[in-house]
Amino acid sequence: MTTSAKTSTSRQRTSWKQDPEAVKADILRVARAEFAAHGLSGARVQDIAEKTKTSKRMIFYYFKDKESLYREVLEQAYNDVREGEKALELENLDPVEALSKLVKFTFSHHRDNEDFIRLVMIENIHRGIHLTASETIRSGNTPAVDQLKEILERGREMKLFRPDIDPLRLHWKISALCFFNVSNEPTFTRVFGDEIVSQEGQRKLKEEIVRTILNSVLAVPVSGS
Amino acid sequence: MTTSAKTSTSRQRTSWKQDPEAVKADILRVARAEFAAHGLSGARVQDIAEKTKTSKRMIFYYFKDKESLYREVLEQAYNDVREGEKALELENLDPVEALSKLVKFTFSHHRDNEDFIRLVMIENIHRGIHLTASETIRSGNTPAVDQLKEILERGREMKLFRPDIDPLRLHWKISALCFFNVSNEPTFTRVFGDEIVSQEGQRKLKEEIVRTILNSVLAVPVSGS
Amino acid sequence: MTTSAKTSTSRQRTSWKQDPEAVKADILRVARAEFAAHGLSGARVQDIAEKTKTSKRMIFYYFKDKESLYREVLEQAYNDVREGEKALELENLDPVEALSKLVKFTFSHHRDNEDFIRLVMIENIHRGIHLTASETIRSGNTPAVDQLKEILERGREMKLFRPDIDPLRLHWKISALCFFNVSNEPTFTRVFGDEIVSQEGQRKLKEEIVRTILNSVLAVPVSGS
Amino acid sequence: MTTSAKTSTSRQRTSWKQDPEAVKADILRVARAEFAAHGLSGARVQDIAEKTKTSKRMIFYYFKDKESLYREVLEQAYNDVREGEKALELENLDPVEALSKLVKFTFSHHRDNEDFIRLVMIENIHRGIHLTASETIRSGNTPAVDQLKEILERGREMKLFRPDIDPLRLHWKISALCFFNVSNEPTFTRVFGDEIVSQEGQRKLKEEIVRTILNSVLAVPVSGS
DNA sequence: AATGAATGAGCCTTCATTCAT
DNA sequence: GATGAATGAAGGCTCATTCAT
Repeated sequence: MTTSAKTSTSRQRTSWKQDPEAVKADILRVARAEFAAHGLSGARVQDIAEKTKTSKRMIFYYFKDKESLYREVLEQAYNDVREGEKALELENLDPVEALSKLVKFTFSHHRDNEDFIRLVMIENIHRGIHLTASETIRSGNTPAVDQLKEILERGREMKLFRPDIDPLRLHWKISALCFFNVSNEPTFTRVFGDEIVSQEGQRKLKEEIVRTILNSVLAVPVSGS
Repeated sequence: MTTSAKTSTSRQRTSWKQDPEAVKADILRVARAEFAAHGLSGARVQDIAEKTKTSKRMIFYYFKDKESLYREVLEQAYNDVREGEKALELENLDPVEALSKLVKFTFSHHRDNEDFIRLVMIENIHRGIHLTASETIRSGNTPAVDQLKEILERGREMKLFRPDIDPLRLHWKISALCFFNVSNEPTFTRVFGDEIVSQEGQRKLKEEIVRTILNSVLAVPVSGS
Repeated sequence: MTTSAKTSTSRQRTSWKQDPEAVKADILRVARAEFAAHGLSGARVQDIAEKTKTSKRMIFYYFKDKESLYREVLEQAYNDVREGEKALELENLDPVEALSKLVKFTFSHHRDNEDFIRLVMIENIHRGIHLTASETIRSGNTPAVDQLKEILERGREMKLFRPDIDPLRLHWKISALCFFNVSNEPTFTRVFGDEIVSQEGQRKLKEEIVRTILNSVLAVPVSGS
Repeated sequence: MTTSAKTSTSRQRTSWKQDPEAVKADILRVARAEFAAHGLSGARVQDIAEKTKTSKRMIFYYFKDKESLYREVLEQAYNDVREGEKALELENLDPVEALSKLVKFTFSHHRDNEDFIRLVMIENIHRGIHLTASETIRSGNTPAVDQLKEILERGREMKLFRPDIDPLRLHWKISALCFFNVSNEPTFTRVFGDEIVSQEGQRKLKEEIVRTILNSVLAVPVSGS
């Protein structure tokens, strides 16, 4: 887990001590899971502490209080997602493929990061008040929107895409479909069964979302979405 | 301490008493607002009681415990929404107009029933476990899907719509876009500003969603969504 | 302790229950001693609870929080002292004797109510902020000042007292000497020994204070203080 | 994370370091204010540290624990006040003027050293147990009493003062009046208004206290106090 | 001589819930 | 049917202090 250096330190037990960053990271990791699982008020500091390599006391030592810890968890979650988006390499693909890949990535990325989705849901329940402070999050300059803008420009120049597409609104639409797929799965499944949540259902849904988005931007839409 | 002069006014004061249904309805009304505002664990029985015409004790008397109250609130919320959907009269409209109207209605209906949206979010946070019990909710026979099915059939017969559209998946897509619009407004606005949430932004968004949905089903799609 | 009525109640254990006033009075009694002994921040709710017939939980049930409990203790202490002052009957004494008796009473009353003195000291450490709320306390119409005013008027009419004595300032002087005697006994004794705090020392001190006060008001002062 | 560029500025930054006495004095200065403001249990080591040029850790390093720090603060406060009293030069004044000046000085000195007054109050709340250790404080040979003794002797020789005046008891009376004026100002003001605490009220009070004290000792008392 | 990191013990308070009639 | 009084269990958080170098 932690870097092994600290050669001179004799005792094993204290290997992770004296390394505040490691302790903080450990707490954040556990806290993210707990907050995602139970919400801000539902999560228990005690429970977080018990799943940590340190004590409840340390949580307050490093993060001041429960709410601040939650804030940092949220911020870190947002940043992690953005880092993930950056890794996509779309520059060498033609616009249609690039957009297609971006949508598929978003779909799968959301699917694979349920904790992030849940944290965002929870934060929306709190009306987003804990997002206020973080300047990096609020900038609006997300990799996803930047990439979309670039793809749309290239597509427009090649006369493939309509010229009046707003990158932010397109991002909104992609997000809505990919986010809802994860966020509302529990209730949707209870009410309508698992047709959509099944493996085959998800495969079809992903394709359908790609088609829907493509049709939104194509100068000459194709049938079927 | 305890004034005894209660005899003459007892009738007046207790007019709403002796009417268990009225008391329960009052509690449910307040509880719905509180649960929608703060979630299941975030809501306080105390706070609910204080906004009620009766006492905290009565909440437990009528609803057993907090979770059961939440369950009833949730069930009632679902039922109310379905009642709202039933009121739509789409039979006399041609398929395209009927679908268009249905989407617009869903968009506005969600917008106007934020508490319901929030309750569904909250329930999804809880992985939908409180929806298990209610048989009426789980039937899957929602007015919305029934209406969609009817519209799609008519449209297919008139060769307007593609023949392979699944009503449930279409419902899913409409829901996703209209639900996300309300559920994620707080965080989306914090990150990207109020371009979409503004009055003009919402008007355009509604039109765009209608076009997106129509293009999904039209045999001959039109450009622009 | 509590009134024995409640004949129909079978169990002895619950005799004091169902009598909120008795429970509150019990808590107040214990809390007064604890706050007087350790101050507001120094007193422990736990300790108060343990010396009570009820539990820690009940303290918050009846008094909301520690500070409110302290406030009520303080208020009650002030009221109790005023009740004690009222009991004095000075109307039938000639002015000099009345004043003399009042001073002696104040001296002894303070001596015998160290807890009250300590509470006032503690409240002064807090700059009196907890006295703000109570209207009865702040009225300024204390029995002591009222009685002084009456005595001074009688004495002036009989040409015994100087005509320019302000009752409030006289009250201030009496208070200062009698209060300080109790409040500063610990440090004064540590520094200067127990000459003054001894039984004989206190007897002489009381006489001296009486003479000092009398000389303050007499038209023709006597030698010796 | 940990910048290493410390070499060039290390001398500058640590100018006050390496000087234990300066650090201790700094801590004592801050601690006195905090203890005076909030009492022994009410003061926070954390708060003291934050207003200091050094860290919380150093407080324990130099003073062992909170209580010992308080003890040193208390002792220093007593010594400071005595130093102040020494500065008075009363030898060249006639007894009446000397005594008058001493009282006026005490009145003003107490007024101007509220922190000292509050520390003494606090220590009295603690029943003076922290004064035990300090031998210098307990000697009883305070400048104030010494000066009083000298003045009384001169006054007695000149037949101005009564021969039976005990310097300690006189000191007690002066202290009581001047101390109470500061110590009980908050509660007295809340109850009786600011008649006495006002600037004019204080001026009159000082005069009255001087007269009261003089009348205590004069062989031929004058009317009016 | 000096200090950053860590902490056990205990604090006040709140929670949903039950007791007892 | 209805309710005022009471509460066990746990909650988040803070305190002065020590560990380890």
